[in-house]
Amino acid sequence: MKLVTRAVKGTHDLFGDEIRFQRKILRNARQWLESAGAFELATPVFEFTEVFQRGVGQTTDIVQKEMYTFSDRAGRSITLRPEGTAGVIRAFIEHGMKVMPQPVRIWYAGPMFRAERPQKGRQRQFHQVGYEIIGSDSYVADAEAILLSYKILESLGLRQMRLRIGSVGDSQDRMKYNEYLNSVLTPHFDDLSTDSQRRLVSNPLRILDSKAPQDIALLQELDVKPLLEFMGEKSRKHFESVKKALEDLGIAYTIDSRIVRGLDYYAHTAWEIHHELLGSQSALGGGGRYDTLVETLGGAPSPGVGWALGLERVTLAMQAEGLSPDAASRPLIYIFPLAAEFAEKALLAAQSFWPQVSAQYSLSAKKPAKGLREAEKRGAKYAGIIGQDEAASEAITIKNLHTKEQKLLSLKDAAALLKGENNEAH
RNA sequence: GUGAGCGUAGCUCAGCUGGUUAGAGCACCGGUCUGUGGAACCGGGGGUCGUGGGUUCAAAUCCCAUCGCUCACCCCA
Repeated sequence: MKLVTRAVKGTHDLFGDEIRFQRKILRNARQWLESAGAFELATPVFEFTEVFQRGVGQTTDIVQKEMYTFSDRAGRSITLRPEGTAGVIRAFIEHGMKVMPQPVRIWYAGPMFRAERPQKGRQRQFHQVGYEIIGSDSYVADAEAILLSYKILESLGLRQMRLRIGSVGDSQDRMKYNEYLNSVLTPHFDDLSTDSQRRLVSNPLRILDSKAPQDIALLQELDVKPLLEFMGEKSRKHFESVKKALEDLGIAYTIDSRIVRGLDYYAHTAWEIHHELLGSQSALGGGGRYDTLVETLGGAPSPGVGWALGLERVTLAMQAEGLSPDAASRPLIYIFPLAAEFAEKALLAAQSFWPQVSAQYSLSAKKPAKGLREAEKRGAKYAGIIGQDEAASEAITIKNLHTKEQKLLSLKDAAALLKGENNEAH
């Protein structure tokens, strides 16, 4: 296909079922999140690169190799957002949201960009809906965040999900743990995969997440203990409290001691929600607590917790479970002229029904049989016919396609009839 | 970024031991059928066979490259 008639690799156009799935997900998310007190925040899709370098973390895969970064005309480094939290926190600081009643609950939705190799459930431009609770370090906030993401997915009809939860402790815990990993793994440096050799220097925690057989074998052989066993009193208590809260709320989970987030800002609770019917890209969403992110970006310290759901992933999960998207909109009435000279009258009729009534009309002349067939095909309940008689008297013949009854009405009476019916499903 | 598989009409696919003008179903448009439909039948538009190069008298078919998609690695949404 020609270059100009092809979307860029890893991007695609959303329409039909696909966009109606996304619309349904967003509609449910919005209802749940706003009922819980969140307001919507739309941040720009690009930010100064530093927002992500500092916010997401210099050593992360996202920052090191997945960002779309370019210079603007003034030579400043700009990056297309690879995730939503850093921008939300930047806005939180910029607009002094710490003076709002705390904690502040924010939800957002929109496209994100990562230069990864595309595969099913992983695009270079993808879409997320996310939620942040900023200004509370309570374990209850963690539970609320998890609960809401779970409820949103459940309300869509999804059942085959698994919540995996873990804790990455606080910075002190991780420092101690990194020392431990270094002491245990350095003697076996040569046995690690090359990726993990690099990680041992930059970010030892990530070695636990490795799927390289040699790494898995080595970790097992050395009986490497999980971070959970190195957590201090405070971290352990927070984690236990979150788990207890989930049990009280009736949310099943499995503990994943290996969970390591790809974003540096996380502390304490971290989780992912996976779907059993998806392939290797099975995480519908993930989130965690970030207690130092606000100050890292230059604000007064404020703890937070948040998550994001991937709209494409959730769509795949819904399709895998046989769930439906929002219905395509159908006209209540389809109007057609019997001769080309009456097409303008058809528009006149349609606009007298808009916007309360969904009315489509034909721009070209249709014989009655043809017009009725088209009305039926479009899923209309009524057909509107405009011929010589109707055009002369500002009227329209309305035919109910189910009962086959029809009557000649003035446009005004027709509008009243249709608007009265509009609330009923057809 | 690494490895493997696959690219023919808007969609699903046939054609591939090279051989007239590249096909089917669905969809779309029109007709049979000029004031009353859902059927049936008939017809039409739409393709540089992903792209570029090579081999050959001849390439959708064989070879190479490239782009894209898919799956896995990786990473996570």
